[in-house]
Amino acid sequence: MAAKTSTFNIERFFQALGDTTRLRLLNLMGEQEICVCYFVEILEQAQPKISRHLAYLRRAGIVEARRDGKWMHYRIVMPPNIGASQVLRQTLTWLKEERAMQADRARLSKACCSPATFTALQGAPLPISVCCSSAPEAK
Amino acid sequence: MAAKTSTFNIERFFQALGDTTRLRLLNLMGEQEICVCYFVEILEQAQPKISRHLAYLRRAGIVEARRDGKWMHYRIVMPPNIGASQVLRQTLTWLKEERAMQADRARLSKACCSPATFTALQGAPLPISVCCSSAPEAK
DNA sequence: CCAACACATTCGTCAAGGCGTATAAGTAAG
DNA sequence: CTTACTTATACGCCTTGACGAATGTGTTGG
Repeated sequence: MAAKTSTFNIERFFQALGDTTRLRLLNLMGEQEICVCYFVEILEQAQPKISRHLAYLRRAGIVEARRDGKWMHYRIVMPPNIGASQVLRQTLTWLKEERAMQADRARLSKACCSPATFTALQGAPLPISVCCSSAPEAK
Repeated sequence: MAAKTSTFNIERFFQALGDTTRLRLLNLMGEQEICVCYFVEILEQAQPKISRHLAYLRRAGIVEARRDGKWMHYRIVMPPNIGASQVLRQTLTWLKEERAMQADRARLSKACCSPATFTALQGAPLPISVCCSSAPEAK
């Protein structure tokens, strides 16, 4: 009875990956936890649109959310299914190779380093564990 | 200019994987070329349904077809995009671990070994390079 | 308690796609 | 050329989901 891989919804898993906006979100999350306001700024998409896609990813069991005061932080969680987690990891590696995805990540780094350029991000909590310098464990 | 990974439609790729029937088809193909009539028998689904899903996979660039008289054979082709081909390979490996997919493959083997049990497959061309014995290169 | 802020959800609209049924298209045989 | 056979496509119906716009919910600060 090791590895209960039966109940996992494979269909839903791949459907969750079948949208560019969601792939961009996953690419930005990578191995860190990011605040919603960053997604809105970096992807330059309407906030409800971002929220809906994050909700979709959450229903598919690919991301989880954590509330921090007014802010919500999202992070990738590896699915309980072994095969799914491997495919997801491979997909994230793939995304890092894609031009457009690299551009998104570059914009994110820039936003973290010099938030002055992104007026909407004043006072917003930094992503955790990426970014140039600041505090690595500023909790 | 090595590896033109830009033009590949990632969205479409994952959408193609986001359907159980298509995953079952891919699982049955594995590394061999299979006739449509086998899909219909093994999956016990209506023939137009099978054809539509195969057409979808073809549009996504995941499978290719070859005509052989009255019969059409389908096989998996690795996408030109490196990342996509790796994810696809990983996915196929994953499917082999799944119960339901194993059952499909078992049914396929059975149909190849004793076609008498599948009356609809009398005279149908065997898959190429799988199956118990018969002729490995019966071209 | 109220206003401001960050985010989530709802609503109406529209396009994509899944299904069964019927029909068309391609091929081999008589 | 007609028929039978295998596969593909067209049609109508229905569900899912993507979007913008508006509204709701949860939290902080006054």
